[in-house]
Amino acid sequence: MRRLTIADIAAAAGVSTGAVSYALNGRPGVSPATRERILRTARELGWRPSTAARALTGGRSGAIGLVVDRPAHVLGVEPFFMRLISGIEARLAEGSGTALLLQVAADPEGEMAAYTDWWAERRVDGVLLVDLRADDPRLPLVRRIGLPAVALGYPPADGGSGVPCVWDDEGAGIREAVGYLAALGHRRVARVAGPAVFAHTVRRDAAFTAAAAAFGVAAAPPVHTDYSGEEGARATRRLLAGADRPTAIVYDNDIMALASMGAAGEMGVDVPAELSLVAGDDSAICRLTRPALTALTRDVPEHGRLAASALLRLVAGEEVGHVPTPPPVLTPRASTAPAPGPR
Amino acid sequence: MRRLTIADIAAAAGVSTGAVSYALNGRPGVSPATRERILRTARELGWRPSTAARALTGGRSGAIGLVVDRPAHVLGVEPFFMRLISGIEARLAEGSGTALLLQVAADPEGEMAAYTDWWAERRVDGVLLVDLRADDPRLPLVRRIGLPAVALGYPPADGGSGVPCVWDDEGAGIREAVGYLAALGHRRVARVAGPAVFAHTVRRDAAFTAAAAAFGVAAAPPVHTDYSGEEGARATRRLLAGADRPTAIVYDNDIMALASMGAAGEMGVDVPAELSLVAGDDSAICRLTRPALTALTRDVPEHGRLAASALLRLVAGEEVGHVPTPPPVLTPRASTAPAPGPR
DNA sequence: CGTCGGTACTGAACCGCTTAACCGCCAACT
DNA sequence: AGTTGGCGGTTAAGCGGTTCAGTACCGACG
Repeated sequence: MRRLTIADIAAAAGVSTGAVSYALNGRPGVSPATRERILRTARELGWRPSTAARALTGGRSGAIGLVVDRPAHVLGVEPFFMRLISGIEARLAEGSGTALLLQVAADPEGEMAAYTDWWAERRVDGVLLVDLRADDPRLPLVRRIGLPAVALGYPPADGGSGVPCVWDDEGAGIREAVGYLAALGHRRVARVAGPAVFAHTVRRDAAFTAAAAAFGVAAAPPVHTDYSGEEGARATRRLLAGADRPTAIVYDNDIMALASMGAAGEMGVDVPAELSLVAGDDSAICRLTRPALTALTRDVPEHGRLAASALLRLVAGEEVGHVPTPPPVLTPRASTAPAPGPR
Repeated sequence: MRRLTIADIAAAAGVSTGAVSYALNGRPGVSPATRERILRTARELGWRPSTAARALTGGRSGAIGLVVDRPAHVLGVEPFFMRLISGIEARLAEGSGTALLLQVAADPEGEMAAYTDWWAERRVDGVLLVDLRADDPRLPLVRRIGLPAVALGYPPADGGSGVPCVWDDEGAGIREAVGYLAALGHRRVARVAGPAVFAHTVRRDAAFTAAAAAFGVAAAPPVHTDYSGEEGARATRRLLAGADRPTAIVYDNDIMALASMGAAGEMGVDVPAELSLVAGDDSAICRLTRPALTALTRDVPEHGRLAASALLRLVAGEEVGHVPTPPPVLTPRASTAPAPGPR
C-alpha cells in the first residue's frame, strides 16, 4: 500500500496539489468552501505530511535536540534528566508537532559533534543546552553554525552570544539553606558540589561561601564530584573523618545526599542528630528515604517546559530573551535538625 | 552561507552529482581514483547528507522511536528508562548514523498515536516497544501499518505477530529470590509488583506463586502498583499491618523497595532483622542506600543495546528472531537476613 | 577492421511538498 | 465598453539526494 501524498488528496478533492498545500497550511488562495473540502478529504483519507518533504522545502524538520552528557553510571540514577525530559515533552505535546531527538554523549566533544551533525543533516531545528560551563564552547559553536539554541543555566557575563537562557537564582537557594542551618545552630557547614566546570557549580560555590560568611558559619571549601553517589559518599566520609567535622552538609543533587546518608550511618554518625543533610534537587527520592531528605526544591520539569517553549519561539523566528524562573526554595524534612551540642 | 549539497562537491571534484552519490554510498560505477577524489573533497568541504533528501528518496529516515508511557511522577525517579536509553544510545552510537526519537505519552492511546504519526510522517524507520501487555494492541497495530518494531519482553503466546522480542527468563530470577529467602528460613513471603496489565508482571506473579509452592513457603497474592514509591510503601504498610505479616518481600523495582524500607522503619520493623527486602532492577540506588538492597540484577542497558541492535537489523531488511538474554540473578546485600524466630 | 562487452561516468526523472509565477474569470470603476 | 484588480485557482520549478537509462570510451576478439 503506497504512501498517501497530497497528490492523492488533490485528486480526491478535485483540485491541484498546490491548492491542497495552501489549504492545509492555512494560507490564502483558496476559497473557504474548497479549503473545507480539502481538509475534510485529507482527514478522511488519514493523510499526514511527510516530514522529509517538508524539511526539504527549506521548512522545519519538526524536531529539537537534546544531548545528555554525563557518565553512564550517573545517568542511570540521576533523576534530573528524566524530569527535565518530562517537562520538555509536556510542552512539545501541546500541539507543536515537534519531536525530541535525544543523544547520550560520552564527553563534551561528542556533544559538540552531535550538534554539528544534527544541524548539518538538518535533523533538528534547534537544540537545548544543559549544564552551561564557564566559557562554554557550545555557545560560540551554535552561534557560528547558526543553530538556534536555548540554554538551561545562568546567562554568562557576555550575555550568552544571543543564546537565551532559562535560569533561576541558585544563589538564593543556597543562601536559604545556609541561613536555615545557621538558625538551627550549625557553625560548621560543608558543601558537596557537582563538577567545577559547570557554571552553576561555581555560582553556587560563591553563594555558599558568601552566605556562610554572612551568617557567621565556618564553611569548608566546596568538594567537587561527578554527581555520582559513590563520589558523594566518599566526599562525605572525608569530611566526617577530618578535623573540624561539619555538622551539616549541603549537596548539589539528591543521589549524593542519599548515598551520604548511608556513609554517615556506617561511620556511626546519626542523621539528623549529629549531622544535618540538605539534598539538591528534591526529586521523589528525598520524600521516599528515611529520614526524609530536606532539599532545595527546584521545579525541574517546569524548567524543561520553559526551555522548550523558548526554543519553539526562537525557531519560529521570534525574539527571545533570557527566561528567569523562581529561585529554589528550601523544603525542610527530617534530615536536618538543630546542631548537636559541643562534644 | 548556503547549505553544501552534492552539487557543490560534484563541481569541486569535476564530476556529476550521480557519480558523487555512487562514490559516497560505496556503490560500483566509479573508478577507485575518482571515488577517492570525491570522498576527499566531500571531507574537505565538510559535506553532510541532508537526512530529509535521503528520506524523501524512499530511503531511511535514520531514526528510531521510543515511547515512554508511565505516569510523570514515576518517570522522574524510575531509573529503568534512563538505563535503557543509555544502552540503546550505546548501540546507535556505534556508527549507525541513527538517531533516537523520544516521546513521553500520557496513556496507551497516546503511545499508539505516536507510532501512527511517526510512521505516517516517516519520522522513524522503526520503534522499540516497552512493557508488553497481555494481548498488547501495539503488536497488531505495528503489524497492520507495517512499522518495523522490536519489543522488550517475553514473546506472547501467538509468537508476537512477527515482532521480535528481547526477553529474559524473569521467572528464573523470581525463583532464585524465593529460593534464597526460603533457604534463609523465611516461611511467609510477599510480592509487590508492577501493574497487572503488563505481561511480565503476570509472568512473574505466576513464577512467584509456583516458586513459593515449590519451596514450601506461604505466599500472599501479589500486590499490584503503578511502580511508584508511594504505592510501594503503601502496599508494604498493608502487608506489615495485616495478619500473617510476611518476613520477606520481593519488589518489582528499586524505588518501591527503597520507599518500603522507610515505611518499615516508621512502623518499627527492622530491616533486615525482622523483614527482608529484595529489590527489582538493581540500579545504583540499591548499592547506595543503607542497608544496601539485595536485588534481582538485570542488565537493563544491555537489553536496550540488544533491542536497538535487533531493530537496526530489522530495518535493514534482515530476518530477526526473538533475542533471549541471560535471566536476572540475585545479588544478595544487607537487606536480606535469616528469618526472625517466632515472635 | 568492425563489433562486442564492460567500465566509468553523465543526464534526467523522481521522491512529496512548498511557493513563485501565471492565468482565467468576474465585478467594479472610469 | 475597456481597463483594472482581486480572487481562486493551476503550473512548474525547486529542495537535495538516489537511481535508472544512456553514452562515450577502450581493450579484446573474431
